[in-house]
Amino acid sequence: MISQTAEYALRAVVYLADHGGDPKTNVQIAEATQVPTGYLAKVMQGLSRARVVNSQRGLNGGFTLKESPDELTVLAVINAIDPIRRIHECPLGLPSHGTTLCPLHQRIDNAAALVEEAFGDTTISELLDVPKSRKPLCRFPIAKGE
Amino acid sequence: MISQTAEYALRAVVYLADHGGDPKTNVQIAEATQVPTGYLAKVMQGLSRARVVNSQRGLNGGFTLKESPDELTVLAVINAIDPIRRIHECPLGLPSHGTTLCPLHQRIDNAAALVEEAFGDTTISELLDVPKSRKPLCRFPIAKGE
DNA sequence: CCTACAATGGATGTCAAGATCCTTTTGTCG
DNA sequence: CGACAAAAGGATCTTGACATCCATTGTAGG
Repeated sequence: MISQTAEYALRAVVYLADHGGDPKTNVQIAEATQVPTGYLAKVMQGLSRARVVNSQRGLNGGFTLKESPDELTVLAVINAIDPIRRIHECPLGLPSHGTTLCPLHQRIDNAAALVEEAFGDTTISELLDVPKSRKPLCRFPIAKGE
Repeated sequence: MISQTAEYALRAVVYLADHGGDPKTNVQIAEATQVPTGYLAKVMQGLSRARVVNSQRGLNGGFTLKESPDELTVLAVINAIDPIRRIHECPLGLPSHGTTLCPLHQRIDNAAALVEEAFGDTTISELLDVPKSRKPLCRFPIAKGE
């Protein structure tokens, strides 16, 4: 449905949203979200370039959200990393389907539109508005060593 | 949204549905659907194993649909090749999320469910019930050399 | 029974996503 | 300024999706 990389990005954003405004380092995020440290660095670079997060180098640096979790949608995060591909022209390159997709590709594109809509309607803060035990990434009630 | 391979499978099935009941060879399907011949052979094998199509070897052999296009859904074809992956347990393996997904993964799974539903509600014959110029795979009104 | 036809299956090649590691750059603080 | 912290960026590795090619097996028709 979404790529592994997009899922990683979402976890990171959710973590940032749920842990105050002060910068979190790549290592902190990686540990909390169970994402390979080295790979997360690349993902965070992507989020930074897409202006979803701020990055700050040096001591006490790290990543922070650029937007409020109320404003930031799941779709925005996904599109920053691995955009939902809509179908705008016939994949077979048939000229007669140039403007109007055939029913097959129209249905596929329609499914993409549904996904886009669902993710576009969900903000990051909505994901956190639940009892603690069901919060994303939360190890509660295990909570050993954190 | 769906894999390249699943798209190939759908094209092949649509072609079979739209061209009568007599067997079509791999080469015929490949040319009509613009799918690499060698690769389509693998895809058709998959459809055959999944019992979406019949296969017949030898002279005048080829592939036919096993079910009526009225009964066969887009989802059935996709699932035969590259199933829509639903999320049934927490991808982070968090024990506290074992049964109840966190909002993040619930939303992602919900998107998958939307897609499943949309494709499950569409039959192959619905895709063909349109004016000729908008039929899937159809080159009309160009129609040079076919 | 022989031959041409067509699917099957195996081996292999290519490429992008996912992942790792190391060096360089930028920033903070003492 | 000097030392350290942290992101940025480059090089490389692995794996699976996509793709090609060829040998084998099964089948109809002469």
